[in-house]
Amino acid sequence: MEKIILVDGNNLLFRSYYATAYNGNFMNNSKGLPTNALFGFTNMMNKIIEEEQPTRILVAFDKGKTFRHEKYDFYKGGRIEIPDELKVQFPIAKEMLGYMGIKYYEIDNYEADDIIGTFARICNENPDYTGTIISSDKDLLQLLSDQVDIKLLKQKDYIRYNPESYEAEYGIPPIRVIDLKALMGDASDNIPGVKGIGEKTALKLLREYKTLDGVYENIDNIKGAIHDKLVTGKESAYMSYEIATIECNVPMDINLDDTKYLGINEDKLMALYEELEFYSFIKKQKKASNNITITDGKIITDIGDLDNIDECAIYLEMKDTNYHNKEIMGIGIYNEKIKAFIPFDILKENPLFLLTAKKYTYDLKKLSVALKWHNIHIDNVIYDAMIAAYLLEYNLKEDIAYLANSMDYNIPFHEELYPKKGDIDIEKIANASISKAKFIYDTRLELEQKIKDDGMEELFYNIEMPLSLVLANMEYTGINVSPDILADMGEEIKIKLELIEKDIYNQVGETFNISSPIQLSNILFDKLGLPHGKKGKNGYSTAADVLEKLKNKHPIIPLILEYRMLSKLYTTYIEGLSNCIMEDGKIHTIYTQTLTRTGRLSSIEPNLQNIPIRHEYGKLIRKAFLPSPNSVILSSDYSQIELRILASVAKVPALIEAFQNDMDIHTKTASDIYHVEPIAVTKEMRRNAKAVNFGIIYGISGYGLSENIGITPKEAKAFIDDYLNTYPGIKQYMDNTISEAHKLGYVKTLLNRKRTIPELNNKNYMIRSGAERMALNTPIQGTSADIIKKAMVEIDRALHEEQMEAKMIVQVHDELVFDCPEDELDKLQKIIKDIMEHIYPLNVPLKVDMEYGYDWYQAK
DNA sequence: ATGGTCACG
DNA sequence: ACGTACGTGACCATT
Repeated sequence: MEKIILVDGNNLLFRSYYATAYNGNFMNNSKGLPTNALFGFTNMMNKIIEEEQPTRILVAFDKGKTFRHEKYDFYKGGRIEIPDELKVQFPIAKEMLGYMGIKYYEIDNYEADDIIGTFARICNENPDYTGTIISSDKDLLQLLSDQVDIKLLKQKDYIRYNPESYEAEYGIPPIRVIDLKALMGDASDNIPGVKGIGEKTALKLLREYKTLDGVYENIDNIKGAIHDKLVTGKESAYMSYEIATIECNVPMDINLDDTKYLGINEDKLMALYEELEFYSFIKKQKKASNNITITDGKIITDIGDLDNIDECAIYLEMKDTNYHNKEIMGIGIYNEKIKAFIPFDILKENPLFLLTAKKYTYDLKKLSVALKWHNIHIDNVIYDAMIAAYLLEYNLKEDIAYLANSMDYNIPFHEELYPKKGDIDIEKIANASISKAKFIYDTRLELEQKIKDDGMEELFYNIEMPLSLVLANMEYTGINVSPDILADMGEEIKIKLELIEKDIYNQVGETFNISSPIQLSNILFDKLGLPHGKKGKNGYSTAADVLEKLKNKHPIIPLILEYRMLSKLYTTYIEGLSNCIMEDGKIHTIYTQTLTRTGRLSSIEPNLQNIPIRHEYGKLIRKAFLPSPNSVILSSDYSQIELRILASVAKVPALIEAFQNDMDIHTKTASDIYHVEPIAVTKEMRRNAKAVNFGIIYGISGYGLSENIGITPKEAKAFIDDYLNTYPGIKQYMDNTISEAHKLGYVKTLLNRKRTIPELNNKNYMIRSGAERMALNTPIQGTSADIIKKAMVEIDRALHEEQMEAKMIVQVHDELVFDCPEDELDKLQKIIKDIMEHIYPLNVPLKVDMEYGYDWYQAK
């Protein structure tokens, strides 16, 4: 069964012309050519192709000044002349159809209706064909049959009619549309009908007497005014009948075979769109053409086809977002010659090209780790679109489709390819995968150019790109975690929790959910009437710093603080980490390389960057993190790297000197601010100085500092002023950074990592100040990130060069953790200390502290 | 899905 | 007069 789409071209052009012409919205291109009818016409044709997916389609036009009913002079004469602004658009519409691969037809002395009618008849006579007519002209409803239906266009959408639905709605069969028009007429088509008879009356008559002849045969049974009108208008009625009847035997010189839909000629069509200035269609067409589908090449089944590829873009297709030890669907490949999808079971037979060909991809780390779990290695990937887009501050989501679709692509999203309900469609996934590879391939040069323009080549090619493979190794290597040690600690915590819980309930006199901030605040502030803190969107805050101030007001406060700490330990660290231990007894985190606005990494599933350390009890969790046999955990962390960077970039002589002499920087600061000898600095003074040092890095504010160290904002402000007077270089650095940031709209790290901060111009003081703090903090935090990343790449290279067994396994912003065979310990310490301290020369020395032990607890 | 809370640097 | 420290992720309760 084959379907043909029959489009009433005249109708489409007329209606889109008048749709905009009447309300004065004439649309012209810059050369003055009217394009309003063409715009609507183009829209409709695209919609038809999209919705109907036709294999055969024909657009019919009227031709010539004489029409089929020329014997009726009034008809010919009454026909409204086509306005010139519309007339000029007809030949362009026909030209466009040619580029769209759509056949159109017109023939002297006939209207579009007749051509459509003739094809409708051909469909009816041929059991292998059905037809769908597209028009807003109700006249065409007379052509409805079992094999021909109509999409009757309405203002916004359309109604689809078949004979049954038509008759159900109007109460007469479709063929009686002719009789209906004969009676009621049609102003727009200049069909007079019977004067004074409208649709309602005509339908009523036809329901009763079936046909026009039937009406007049029964004329004596019809009474009153209608009778008189019918008698008077009889001649007009029969004449109208003839006019309304569509000719279904046009002597055409084309047939069904000539109506094949050929598909677009993209170059020509785009050129025409360009001329018409149809930019939205250009954009849409680009998106469509960027969607590659496997047509005849199909899915690759012979890996040998890939051996001769010398460069291509690849995209790894996977259902799970956590890629550790998970199923791989396959790989999409794209270059000018090859557009293909290799299912994974084919790929793993002979993955040679993964090593040899020059490749571009999106998320190299994921690609590398996912393949490692299947014992496949990849090399020669010289461009990662995800990292490039990250450095260029494109909006990134995990799914490449977000990025691609924000440009000229239209790729199905992950949830569409892998629906939660129902089966996956492997061909759909394959097509999407190739489109993704195409996106990577097409946009590479543009993104690389931007990287160059922003001075980020060193950062991209020598740091972030190689780092992704270093991180891949760290993730894949993982870290041994003992479930037994966690479980033992868990038992202990559980017992403590139960005791505290009972104690709290006893003292309060009722049970409630201590973990619910709402219920807890009701107990504390309503029932017990404790003084509430000021915070609160949904009630008063029960956060630790608020409770800390109430510690002496009620005996349950310390209990609640302890309960909070223990339940945090239990749920997040005991249970959470236990659930993350894989069959190999290890935890394999995923480092997010393209997330933070400062350039830091983040770590997820689980987060290995926030394992407890500040409180002694929580720190015991680290006893569960173990080295390999005959090895130790070695931790190496930068000492005060952010303050060193600040001292260096702000060129503060006193601080530079302090770091050169390896002084305790907080004591030094306290000594300077309080004007006392370092030896006379009290713990309290040092604590305050430390808070100010941190405050400076965070983009200090008096209020923030006052909250942090428990003084009034006024005192805090004076304190900060003292600090800035002591170190005028810092003040100058801060002022310079902020004014530069306002001027440029962004800030940069030492290695040219860029962060755009649009809120710098916000009228809201709070938002603008927030932006200024970001501007102050980002160069420092970001430079620190740059430096440790560079060190990681270098350390990885050195470990390979020295053929060491030791492995880098964890990064915690300013700390690197290694799993190191005991007999390599000395050598490893020398290597990493040397690299970390000398990787990026500043105006101050960088210093690392190292510790090691038989678990991560001992190594800190 | 969102906010509150708390773990880390 | 405004009202917050910078950067993250996980879990819980609540909607």
